[in-house]
Amino acid sequence: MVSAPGTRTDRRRATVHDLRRRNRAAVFENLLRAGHGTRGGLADACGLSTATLANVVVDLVEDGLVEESGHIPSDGGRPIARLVPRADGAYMIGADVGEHGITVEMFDLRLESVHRSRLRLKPAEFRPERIRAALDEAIAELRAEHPRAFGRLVGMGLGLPGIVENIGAADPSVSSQSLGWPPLTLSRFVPDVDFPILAENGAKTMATAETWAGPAQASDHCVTALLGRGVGAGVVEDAQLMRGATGSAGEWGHMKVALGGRPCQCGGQGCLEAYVGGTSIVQRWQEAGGDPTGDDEADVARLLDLADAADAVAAVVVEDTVQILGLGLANLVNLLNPDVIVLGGWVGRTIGSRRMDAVRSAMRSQSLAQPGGAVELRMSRLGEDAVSLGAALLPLQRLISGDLRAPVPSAS
Amino acid sequence: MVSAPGTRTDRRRATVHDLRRRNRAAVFENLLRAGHGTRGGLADACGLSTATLANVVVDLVEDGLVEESGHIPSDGGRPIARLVPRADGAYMIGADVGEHGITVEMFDLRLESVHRSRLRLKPAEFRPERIRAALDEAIAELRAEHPRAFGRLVGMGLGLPGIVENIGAADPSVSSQSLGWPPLTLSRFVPDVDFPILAENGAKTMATAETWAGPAQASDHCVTALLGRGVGAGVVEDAQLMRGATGSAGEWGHMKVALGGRPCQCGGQGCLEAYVGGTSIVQRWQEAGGDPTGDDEADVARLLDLADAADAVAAVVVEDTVQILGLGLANLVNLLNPDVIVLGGWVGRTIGSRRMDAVRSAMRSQSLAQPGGAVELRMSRLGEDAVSLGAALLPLQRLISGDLRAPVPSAS
DNA sequence: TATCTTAGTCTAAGTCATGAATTAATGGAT
DNA sequence: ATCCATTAATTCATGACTTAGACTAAGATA
Repeated sequence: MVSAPGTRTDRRRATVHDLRRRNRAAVFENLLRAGHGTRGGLADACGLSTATLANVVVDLVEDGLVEESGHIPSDGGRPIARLVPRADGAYMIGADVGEHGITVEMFDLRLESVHRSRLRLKPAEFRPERIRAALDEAIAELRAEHPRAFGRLVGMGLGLPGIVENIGAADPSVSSQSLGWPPLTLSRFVPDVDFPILAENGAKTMATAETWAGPAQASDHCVTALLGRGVGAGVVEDAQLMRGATGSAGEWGHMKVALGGRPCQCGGQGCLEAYVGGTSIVQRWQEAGGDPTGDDEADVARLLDLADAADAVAAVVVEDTVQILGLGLANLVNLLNPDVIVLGGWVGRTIGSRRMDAVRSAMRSQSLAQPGGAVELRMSRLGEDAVSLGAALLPLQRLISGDLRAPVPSAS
Repeated sequence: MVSAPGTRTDRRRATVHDLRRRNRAAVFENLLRAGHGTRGGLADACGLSTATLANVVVDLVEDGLVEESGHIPSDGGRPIARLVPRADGAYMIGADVGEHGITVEMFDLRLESVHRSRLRLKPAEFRPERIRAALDEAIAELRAEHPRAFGRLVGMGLGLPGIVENIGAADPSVSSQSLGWPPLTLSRFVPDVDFPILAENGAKTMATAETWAGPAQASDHCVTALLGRGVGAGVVEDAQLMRGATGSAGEWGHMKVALGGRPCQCGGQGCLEAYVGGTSIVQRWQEAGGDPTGDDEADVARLLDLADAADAVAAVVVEDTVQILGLGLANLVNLLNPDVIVLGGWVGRTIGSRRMDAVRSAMRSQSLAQPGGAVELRMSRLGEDAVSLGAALLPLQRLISGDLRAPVPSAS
């Protein structure tokens, strides 16, 4: 009923012009996700005739976004032209503003990383002005080193550690409880540049990345669990990223799993994050008699080392952690019924790389039989760059839908 | 990538013919949901020109689905024709196969109930053959009493107490842990009739009903909580019912909320249902020293009466119930970020009608500030017929999309 | 070289939505 | 009573799109 300017209208509105946009978008996205394709294959995948498909491909080639790359022999007939995204057809910048600091990365149209710059920041330094300065510097560096790519820059995406509201608006607002930010408009963070800047929650950009290039590639129903100091998730349902009414869907960390349990930073009790968040794990270890050093990341690794070495205290803490993480995952499995769950974030990677089977069976044993049998738990393969890749996909998705275009189409 | 025959393809495929189908569907759905409309209003709502809209309306009128109904005066101009769905344009049957028994109900195109028949069944009687016989009888009764409506019958929908898989297939399969059913194909349940029969989980049909005619009418992001002996939910995200990878999304009852908590029927521990399911509430009351009679429904009502009358034992049980229900709802709020939560089912209605404010504040206090502030908790107004109405919407949605048509278009 | 096979392009036909112009239907002013 | 202003709905010419099928291109095989 409400004709909001978001996805919903796009899905409904249907002028004869939108038809072409939709078809072009379907073909382009298909090709980008697969990395390559043929006219026949794409026609099948998109439900179009080869005639139409060839037509659309002409458009994409003219815009410098797609090119032919060799031929595939077909037994006894004209060889099939292989189509690929043109690497230098467009560039996107993705920034990961996260617990470790700020990573700014530029990707080409084949989703290869062209340039990466990392800046470590302490939690206290996470102030809007500081972030803007850091982004500004990283952009300047990029512009200096890759001037040609800048000519074909579609835009920049930000993965932020907070809730992004009004994502479609000109100046969306961002709030983060963990960093103590009140709702701030995006313009407070970002430098003044001549290309569009988009923003989304980091767990959500990561989830998008995993469905594009990670272990959830073929999945239309996946959940990406992001375990770090904080705990979050990105949910993809029916191939669509879930945002909820105000953009905060996926806030998994403060799901209550223990009646009257451990107090949480958020003020509540028994939150999942109060058990399996990086800081909480270390805290629980200390309470149990362990001796953490203060560097959470190193401590979690050491905790696992000790548990492997049969340290009784560490073993109990790790076992509890695995069980509770499994329980949290089982709650996602039962409620959301995904077919893939991807474990990411530094805590997720640390635990996952050493206790994957234990986590998996803890999850399965606490899930209902039907959804539990339908889900696979996988490690993120994208590692640290998942968030920034997903962020870069924000402008790319606009390029695909035709809302943004890469400037200056140059002849090949 | 995967071109499944479900929604996804529909969203992508775009021949010039589908354009009209899509527009027709948008107009028709808009009109059905609102109950009435005008050409101008519908054109705005659907993003179409008045020319196109008038064209589509001609189609719908010719098919006997829409008619003009009077005029709205416009100051100083030609009056605006009021459009309404033609009540006798099509009929749908919806069946609620639930805890109480079987309700079979026929609706006209204005979603008014034309006929209702109820059959109480004891849990032990819930066997496929018994259900088929009951449906068969109800259909025969309908056919005898409303022969004309049968001539315009679109189909029948079933709301079932279990998981429905392969919903798009010719013969989907149904499984129910609570009733002890292994996966059974739908054909085991349903009589052999000359109209299509569709099936869906009951909590999901109820959720659909609430977004069509209930307190979640304007909402694109709502959750319908169905509290009875069992506990379930139906989630609507971005105006789309969430089904998950295998159709079991929304299984809220077995979300673990208490580490090592009460044992649950499902074999797990600390499930929400083990605290706020109808049977569990009564059990907890008994354990606390109460004296239930054995009729769960009456017992829950009496428990609340006693709590109101300052019975100390009852008061504690009710307070716990409210807190844990609030916690369960808060978990939904944080993870799904809905703007409306609808409370339904007999436990939900009983508690909600007497402790709504308490439940609401328990929910809010355990939610994160941002999503907690964005959500409203409401009682279902549709009452017992929510599931059957939602079930009847299954064939209606196919009529809208053009996959099914009402037979024998009769002249007005 | 001729023929076969398959890929890709071109063309004529048909469908659709749209804006502009036209017709319809009313209230109010003369 | 007539005319005009106003708004709604329809008609029409136009342009955009997809498609089936004809046609051309490019290689393999004999």
